[in-house]
Amino acid sequence: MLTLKFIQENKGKVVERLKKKNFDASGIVEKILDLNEKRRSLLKDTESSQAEMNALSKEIGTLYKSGKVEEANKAKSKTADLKNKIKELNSQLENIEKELHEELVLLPNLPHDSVPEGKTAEDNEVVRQGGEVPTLDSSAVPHWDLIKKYDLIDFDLGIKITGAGFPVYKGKGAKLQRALINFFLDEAEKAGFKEVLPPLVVNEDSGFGTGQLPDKEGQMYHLTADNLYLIPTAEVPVTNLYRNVILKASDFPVKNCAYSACFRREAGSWGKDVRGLNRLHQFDKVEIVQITHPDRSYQALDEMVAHVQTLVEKLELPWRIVKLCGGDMSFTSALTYDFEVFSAAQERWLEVSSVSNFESFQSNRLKLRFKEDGQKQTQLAHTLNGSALALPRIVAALLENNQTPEGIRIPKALVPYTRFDIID
RNA sequence: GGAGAGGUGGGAGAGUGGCUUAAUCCACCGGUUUGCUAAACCGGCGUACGGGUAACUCUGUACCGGGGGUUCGAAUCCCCCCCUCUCCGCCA
Repeated sequence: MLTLKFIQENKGKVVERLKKKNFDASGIVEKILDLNEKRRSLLKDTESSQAEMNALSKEIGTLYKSGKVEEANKAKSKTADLKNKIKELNSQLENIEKELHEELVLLPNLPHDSVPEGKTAEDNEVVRQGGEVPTLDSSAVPHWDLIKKYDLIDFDLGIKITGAGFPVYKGKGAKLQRALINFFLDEAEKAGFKEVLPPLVVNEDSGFGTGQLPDKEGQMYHLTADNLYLIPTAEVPVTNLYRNVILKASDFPVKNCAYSACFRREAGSWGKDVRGLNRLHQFDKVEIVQITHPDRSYQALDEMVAHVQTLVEKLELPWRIVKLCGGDMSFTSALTYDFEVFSAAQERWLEVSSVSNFESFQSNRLKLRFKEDGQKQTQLAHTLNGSALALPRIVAALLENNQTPEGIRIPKALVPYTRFDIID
């Protein structure tokens, strides 16, 4: 959520920059500014009436105390009209504020200056790539065949006990999950991210804080009996740890990592793109979250991207980093880098990580603020997060790229975690 | 699930209708004192949204878990909801 103050001071800039996200903000911005004018004038009236009432009440109190009952009663009679006026003004103010808030949450975050123009993923900009695409044996097959061949993951069993998109990992398939989770957590810790293990279920306030609610309600599993939501990513509980918090500048940077299962309804997708591990309702992911001083958030973003790069390099996967174009970016992000790894048997790039700077967009919803040392005034902090990494597509790429007639090779960096070097 | 207690500033904790501008203590910040530290003493101490100003100062309103009500006036009284704790039951 953009702040009112920012919109007021940067009206033209907001409209201009949001064009990059293919969002026409002109109408909403006008409406917001107009509503705010109304709000301010109403607020002024309300508050002065309230002040008058407070003074009157105090006077009545004093009169009663000194036994001047008649005068007190006289003063009392004056309060009735004022009281009604305040009630009326208050309800108008409440309506305006509600309307204003409804408009404010419709505005996406402004894309950073460096965000490329574009409408779809086609227009994303490849910024770096590395690793080598392996030349596979002619008998090479996609991962959904490999997991059957080696009995690593059972989709049918998942369908039986839950439904499509809830795989059951078995044997070395299950161990590979554990190995990857531990590998990612250890690496994150080495990079200075403190581990937390959050709840997998969050309340409505948390959903709002990171921007899943109200707009993406349909993408989360909702536990209606308790009005709680299954988390779509650890970003939600971890970032919300800092909801309604005022940090000191000296607390920066706050760096957390967390493993969690993630649950996504992903309604309405079928076909080849979602086959096998390409898209699931439940999957595992290690997330990194950072809270920084506004001056340092882009530096922090670069560091996080660099961290993710070391992961795909250690896994010896062919990778590339793309900077998302305006049209492909999320509602809340100011700048996003996606990591993709090449899946040799499917012959396509798979998105395995998304690293974003949200600047103060989430902080404003979260009321996550900080104070400079010795300053009274609070400012919004910047929040960032990234996957480091999401498992399923990494597993898909590992299986496909490392398949040999003898079995599937495990990359060296992972062997201490799996304690086997081949799946056969 | 049953029974009970409770929710007040960063923390502890007083406050049962108007000197509450929320006491007091602790923590924290500044000052005095001091060779340094500590102690002592003095002062300060939250958030949000407005008004005013060149700026600092100044000033208004709201906020005692949330919402509603009673009243000239509510942290305090009434209603609804949420949450926490304790004991019991069930249970990994």
